[in-house]
Amino acid sequence: MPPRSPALRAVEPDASTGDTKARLLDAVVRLFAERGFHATSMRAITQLAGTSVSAANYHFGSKEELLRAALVRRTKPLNDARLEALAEAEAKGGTEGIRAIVRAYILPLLVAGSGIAEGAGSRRSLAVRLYVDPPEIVRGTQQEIFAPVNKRFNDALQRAAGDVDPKALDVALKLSLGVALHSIGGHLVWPTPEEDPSGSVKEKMIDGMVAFAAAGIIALLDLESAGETASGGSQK
Amino acid sequence: MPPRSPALRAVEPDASTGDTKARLLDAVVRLFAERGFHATSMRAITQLAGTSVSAANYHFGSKEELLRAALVRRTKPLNDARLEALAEAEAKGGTEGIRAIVRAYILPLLVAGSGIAEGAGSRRSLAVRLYVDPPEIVRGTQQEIFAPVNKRFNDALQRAAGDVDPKALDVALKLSLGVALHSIGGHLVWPTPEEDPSGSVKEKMIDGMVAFAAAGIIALLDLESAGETASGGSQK
DNA sequence: GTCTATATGTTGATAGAC
DNA sequence: GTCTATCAACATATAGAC
Repeated sequence: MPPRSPALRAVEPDASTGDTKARLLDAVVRLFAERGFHATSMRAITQLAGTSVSAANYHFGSKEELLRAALVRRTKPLNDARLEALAEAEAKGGTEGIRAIVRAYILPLLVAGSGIAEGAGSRRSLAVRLYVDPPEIVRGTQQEIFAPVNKRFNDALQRAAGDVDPKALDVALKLSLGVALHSIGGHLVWPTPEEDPSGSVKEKMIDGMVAFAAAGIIALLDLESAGETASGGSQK
Repeated sequence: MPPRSPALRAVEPDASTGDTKARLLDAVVRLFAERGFHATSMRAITQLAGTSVSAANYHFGSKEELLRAALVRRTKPLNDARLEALAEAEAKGGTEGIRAIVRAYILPLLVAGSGIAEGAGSRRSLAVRLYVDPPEIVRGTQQEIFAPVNKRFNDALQRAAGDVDPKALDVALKLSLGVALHSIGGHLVWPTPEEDPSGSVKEKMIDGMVAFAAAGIIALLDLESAGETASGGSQK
């Protein structure tokens, strides 16, 4: 079983027109994640992909569309992983269920594709860029990609938490996202694979983050249902 | 007592060479906060400030130095407010003390200068840019500006939390910063002054965020001291 | 101190050969 | 499909008049 032979590249199902498109998308992901939209030029992208600017424009039409294509391609597996983990988490109930849901929400960000799994500390995640870069198309794409998933998680939390103010719950979920994004944005020092061969340190950090976010959600919701008397949080 | 007459501008103590420098710094803050470094051109800045590119370069030398000057000017009052609030918070002890410290750390970000106080939802905070923009000078400046303050808060938390793993505490503080940054990065819907004239809704959101972050810190530290046996967390 | 004019390089996108 | 050559517009920074 050869680990990766050159021939394996031909198996890639993505290349509908050759693999130039795929190489471009890979290059875009890398550079956008590292530098952001405006700091990444078409020349840099196409040079990294081993092709020309005009080829990129032939395939994607514009720089913004190229980014867009990369984003949807890249976030699909992320959201799939989240939803899959959510299905398991929903079996449990109570605060343990909340913790499991939060874990399902956060963990794929950290390990699947765009997180710490693929590079040392300084490389930023594409997911972070999605929430940070200014161009309008990024905002729209972000909504298109994440809104349905966020709604699913909101509903799941609503069920697990009992009868709480939906607005407070929405805020709580967003704050827990902030925890995850900041931690993959290059501000936390993650151990290198050499320092942490078993991955136990990394695992523990992730456990800590999940505990942090879950406790935050629970505290925020409790505070809401304790302080609020008129808007529907205290009729348990 | 006239609220703000044009003559009041002359009182501004900043203008050492006229007020062109001050106007430039204001313009820089606005545009950098909204668009980030690479998306903000010297032309846009100087146009907004009502002066020329060469005047800006005369005063600051380069675009990066202009940003740098704006950052230090703008974060000084922020950090002063944080440290002042910290002094009060340190009087208290226990988990209530932790909550007060977190509040001192987060709240000035939300109200003083660079947060929600000065614009509607879509405008990003300069503080967010500091943690998000790629140029190397921003990273260095960020360290220079925030490292001492962070150390002070780390120490305070260390005292308030008892004997916990310093590394875990550092992570916990960073995660709570992530909560605050994400919430002022344009992803939370803050009420407009018209919708919320008394400010009570905003206040409640801030209370929720502080509760979220404090609970997160406490949970993360408890988890560490419960699961760890060898590295110095469990010898109480 | 502030301006106009300019130097020098880079950007995103396109035209047209192959 | 992919390239080279080119476009107009933009970038940062500087020179020199006032």
